[in-house]
Amino acid sequence: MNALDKKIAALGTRRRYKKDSFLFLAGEEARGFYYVSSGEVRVFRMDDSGREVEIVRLRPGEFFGEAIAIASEKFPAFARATEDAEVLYFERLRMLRSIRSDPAVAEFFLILLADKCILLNKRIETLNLRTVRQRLAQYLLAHCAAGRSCDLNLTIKKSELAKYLGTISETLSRTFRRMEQEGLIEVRGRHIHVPDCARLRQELNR
Amino acid sequence: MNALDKKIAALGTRRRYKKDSFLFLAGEEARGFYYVSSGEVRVFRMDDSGREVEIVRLRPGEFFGEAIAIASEKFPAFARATEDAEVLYFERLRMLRSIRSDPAVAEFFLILLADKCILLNKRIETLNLRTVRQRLAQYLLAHCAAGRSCDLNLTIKKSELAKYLGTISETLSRTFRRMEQEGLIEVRGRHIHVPDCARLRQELNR
DNA sequence: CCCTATTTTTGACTTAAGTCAAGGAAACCT
DNA sequence: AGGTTTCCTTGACTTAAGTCAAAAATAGGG
Repeated sequence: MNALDKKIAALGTRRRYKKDSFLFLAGEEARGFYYVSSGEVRVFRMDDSGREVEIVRLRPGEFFGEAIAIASEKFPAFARATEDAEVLYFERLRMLRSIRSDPAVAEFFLILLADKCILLNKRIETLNLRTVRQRLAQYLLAHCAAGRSCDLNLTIKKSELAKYLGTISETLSRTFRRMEQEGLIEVRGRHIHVPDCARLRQELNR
Repeated sequence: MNALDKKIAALGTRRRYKKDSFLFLAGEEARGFYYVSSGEVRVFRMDDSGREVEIVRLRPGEFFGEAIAIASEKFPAFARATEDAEVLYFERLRMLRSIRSDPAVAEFFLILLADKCILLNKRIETLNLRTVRQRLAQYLLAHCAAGRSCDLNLTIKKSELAKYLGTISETLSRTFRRMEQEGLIEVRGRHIHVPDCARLRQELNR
């Protein structure tokens, strides 16, 4: 329950979704938004040829759809449970009323959106880095504790990390390998050791 | 004065910046945020080798720094006037007070941030498109009025458009040329004519 | 209107990264 | 453990896009 205090939680209603069921469809009016309590939700678009293009995966503790609902737009994508999931559903009109009547609620969502903007901005900066190598370095550094060296375990599959970095798994795999050969990192399955964070950071400015 | 109503404007104080003067520096505590009334402001980072890496340019009618100020973080970048500029400055604490006492103010900023999130998300989707060609097609379509064919005038320099699309001017230039040879678009200086929007849209799904 | 400064385009070349196809490794199930 | 599925890695090849250098076009200023 990371960013969610009790007062806010009380404004939502609990909903359960079976694996593969839809929370909403693209084009639907956003009449509310969601908070993931457990399970996982996948947000994706459908391109003209019918392929699903994943936008984001939501894990417990994350809100989604709130920007769309607050701006009163239509959902631009589909949301579907990838496994049995429990969410809190916040009805748009009810939330707008609470926001108007309770400044603490307004502030909560203001900060939620502000944090999201900051995150999205960082994401854009990452994607603007020229090479996959740089984007990967940035990702690793962002997930490292500060320090001379550090260790981390990937929480997502490498193929998902590839998509997140705007590339494909083959290229990611080769990039890992090359960085390992150069002694920048050590990869054992999902565990990655960075012997010298400063050296990795230098990769970012070239 | 697009998104700015009088009530909100009254909460800000007018400030003038000469060309090349700084509005804030990277690392500074965000004690407030800005709205551009006239002129232009450039937001950029400095990489380790001292080169300025532009993040965004703000033109009249745009807010900036509000997410950072509301989340009470430090500015991650520099802001500098590229020409004489007039802005409204909103002091963080004062704004938090108004947000608490006046639901309409809270709602204004909530919607402002929600819109920004939506915009940033679209930006990320654009950057995730594989080729420069696709990103350019997307950009043109986003700036077209709906219709079978359409015309648009670039409001920014081509070299800036290149950076926006995550590439360089040479590549953009070649991409324009190739699309023109294929009859997808016609380019005359900053004016671009799209004879068949649907055909251009097909470029996005490959 | 000419001269200068900036922007844009072009060419030749190099490198990064995607595609396709196949093999190997892990995870999962009963 | 064996079999199946999913995930990851590798190789060979193609294409997109970046770099450097220079010419052409455009925009401004006097």
